[in-house]
Amino acid sequence: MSHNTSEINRQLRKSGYRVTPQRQLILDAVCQLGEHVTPEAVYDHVHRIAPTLSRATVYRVLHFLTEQRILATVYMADGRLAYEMAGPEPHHHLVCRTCDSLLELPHSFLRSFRRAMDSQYDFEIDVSHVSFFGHCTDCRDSAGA
Amino acid sequence: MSHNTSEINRQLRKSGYRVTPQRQLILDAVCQLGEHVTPEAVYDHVHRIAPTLSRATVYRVLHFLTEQRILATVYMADGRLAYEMAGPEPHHHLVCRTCDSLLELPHSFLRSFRRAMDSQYDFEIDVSHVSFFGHCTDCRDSAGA
DNA sequence: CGGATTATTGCGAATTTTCGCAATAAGGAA
DNA sequence: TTCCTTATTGCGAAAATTCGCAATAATCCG
Repeated sequence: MSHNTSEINRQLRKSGYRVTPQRQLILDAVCQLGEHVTPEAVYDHVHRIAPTLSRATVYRVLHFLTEQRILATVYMADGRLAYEMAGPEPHHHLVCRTCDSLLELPHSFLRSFRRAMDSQYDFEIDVSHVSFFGHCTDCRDSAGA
Repeated sequence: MSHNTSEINRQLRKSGYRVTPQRQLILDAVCQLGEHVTPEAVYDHVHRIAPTLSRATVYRVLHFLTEQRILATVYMADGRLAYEMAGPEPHHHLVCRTCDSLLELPHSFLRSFRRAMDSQYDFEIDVSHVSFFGHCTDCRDSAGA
């Protein structure tokens, strides 16, 4: 997944935020590192390039970019947060509590469900990302339980 | 929400686990404290009664009781974990990202959705608790955005 | 380009959560 | 009841995450 830097930068400036080298580095890092990127992985990555970039900044920027809908959060099976690029078409995860695997769930699958919740409960689910926890085929069969 | 102590104790012993005063205290605390109880709140509560009971134990027992399906986890809007009793009929939460409010979603609402996911993706969602993040009526109207 | 405004960073300290390991005590069996 | 086994706890240290505040530097404006 790559990202359109100048488009994002424009969007940020328009909202009164600033484009800093730290933010760009961190965004690039998430971009390169792929699907479910932990704050620590981001820190390791950017710290090589910019040794003074602090952990606090990594956490803050990750939050910030999520608020701006540039990144999306993913809950891992252990309850920790990870991040990834928020694509234009959102996708969702099925997180296996046993083996920690992530399955992708297309957004289309959620659509009718979301609409029903909206009309019945007047609550608008955040489409950017939803995680469901449970057990995948393999773990369901083997572990028994 | 109250709990049937002797029933729970029997279940734990049958599985080879032990019933300790710490576990009972912590379970009672969650029970009394209500709907979305944070580890720190539990610690404050039990620490008055048992001053040597450590934070580590609180966290461990909370995890443990969740694995045993005696408690269920709830994700708060800020991403932190909270806990509550896992009733026989599970219920779910709509978490507003703006005002942090929790709405209850009855399990029945999830049933068909769950069945569809099971048959199409061979993935069994954990029924004990699901959280959806988004925006409630009030915040949707006011905050605009 | 130069200066003013103020969003953002870096640092170190505070919190929150986890870990490792020796000491303790639950539960089962004799 | 007493002993054994080993699940669990408590402690202190390590990670992980957040906070406060002074120093820095992006952006805007002239």
